[in-house]
Amino acid sequence: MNAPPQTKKAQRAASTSKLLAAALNRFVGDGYRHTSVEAIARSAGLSKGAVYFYFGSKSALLLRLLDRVEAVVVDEMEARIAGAGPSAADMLVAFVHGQAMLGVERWEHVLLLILMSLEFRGAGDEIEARVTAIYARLYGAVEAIIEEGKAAGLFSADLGTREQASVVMAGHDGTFLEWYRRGRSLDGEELVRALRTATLGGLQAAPGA
Amino acid sequence: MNAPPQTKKAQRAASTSKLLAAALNRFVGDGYRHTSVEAIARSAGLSKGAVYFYFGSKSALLLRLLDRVEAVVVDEMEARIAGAGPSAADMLVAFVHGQAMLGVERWEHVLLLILMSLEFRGAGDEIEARVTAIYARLYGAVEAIIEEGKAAGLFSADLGTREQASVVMAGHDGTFLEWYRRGRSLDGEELVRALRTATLGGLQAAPGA
DNA sequence: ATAAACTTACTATCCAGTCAGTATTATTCT
DNA sequence: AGAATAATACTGACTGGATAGTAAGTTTAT
Repeated sequence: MNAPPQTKKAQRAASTSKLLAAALNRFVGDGYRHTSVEAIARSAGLSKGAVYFYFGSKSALLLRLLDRVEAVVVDEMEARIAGAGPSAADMLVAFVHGQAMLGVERWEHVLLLILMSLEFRGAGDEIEARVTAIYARLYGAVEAIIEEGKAAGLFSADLGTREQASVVMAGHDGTFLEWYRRGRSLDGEELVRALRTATLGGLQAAPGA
Repeated sequence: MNAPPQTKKAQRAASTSKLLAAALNRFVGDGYRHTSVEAIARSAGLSKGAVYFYFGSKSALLLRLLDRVEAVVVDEMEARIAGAGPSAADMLVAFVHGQAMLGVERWEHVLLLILMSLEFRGAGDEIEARVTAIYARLYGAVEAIIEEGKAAGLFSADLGTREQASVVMAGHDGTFLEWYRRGRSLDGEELVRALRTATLGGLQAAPGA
């Protein structure tokens, strides 16, 4: 099919990225435990030994993927929030809209994080710790926005910040999972609008409609 | 420890319910595929053969659990909605509040449904079909409420009913998953209030606060 | 000549499901 | 009532298939 790259260096880069892409694809498709190393290697046009040559173990391969996920999901989110307007509402809109669009555009990365958080819940291993650390950064950002919004009188202070943050995060993770569970058949843009409306203003029509 | 029941009939009932309880506990704790039949049997104080004697297969055991889940999650929901006030908003409140309280009180059943919907997504087997059928009933109820609310001018008609229903359902599933992911450390009652507020009115404080 | 980038065959482990056998309860026969 | 027979409720050892990881050998670039 495609001729292999000439240099060792280029081949290394090409093979690792093909393996990472195949692993991401398979992990989000079938889950971590239900995906065999052999299947990943074959998807990448290589053999099982190549995975162990480059990554050492199946779990190390997943950890490498989680590094990318953190960069895609968290780093970009913090940048978006930092670049958003001064009020907490602006920042929340930036967060909600940004995360939602990210879910539509880079859905494999977002889905991997969610699925692995469930698959490794309670595992007590390095992967669970890694996933937990990524979520902690996400929660930290959301809770900071909510606290600021409460201080400014924009958000209701009747409820705990942790609970509110959970509901905001849950709206995203849940909507995203539903979108995927239903075969990504729902209109992504419209789903983002519905989610933003729900998070910020609920389902009710504007008074006077 | 506990003396075995005298009659065969009583023993049968006791053993099946112990196995079902152990399986529910293990499936929500470790997932279906990662739970061995041996582990379920030992949790119930029996041996692996007992599972095959009573249920025939591991998947049949799960299907039996899903029957209970449908009864707990869907049947009770439809009853709650039928008993709620006449307006769509009343029905939506009944749904939101009822599902949330159900998640707090019978969380193992609710969690099993969500986890299995993810674990068997795309499996193309009987279990996936069963889970899909249960979700279809849930969605049918929510979409009916939203349609009625739109017809009455209560809910925004700018967005697709399917997308709105997805966001409502996602709010529940997602909040519930977050609650569990965080070790059920969040205040259940408060989480329910936060979710209801988000679903119906969003995070924003009442105008004039 | 040497090191990198693999492949293939092998090992060890886990686990769903089977099956032959055992102990206990229920039913039938005398 | 008591013995014989049958059915129920299991146990535990085994089989076969899947799969993570290993290691020795082969090809290709440096």
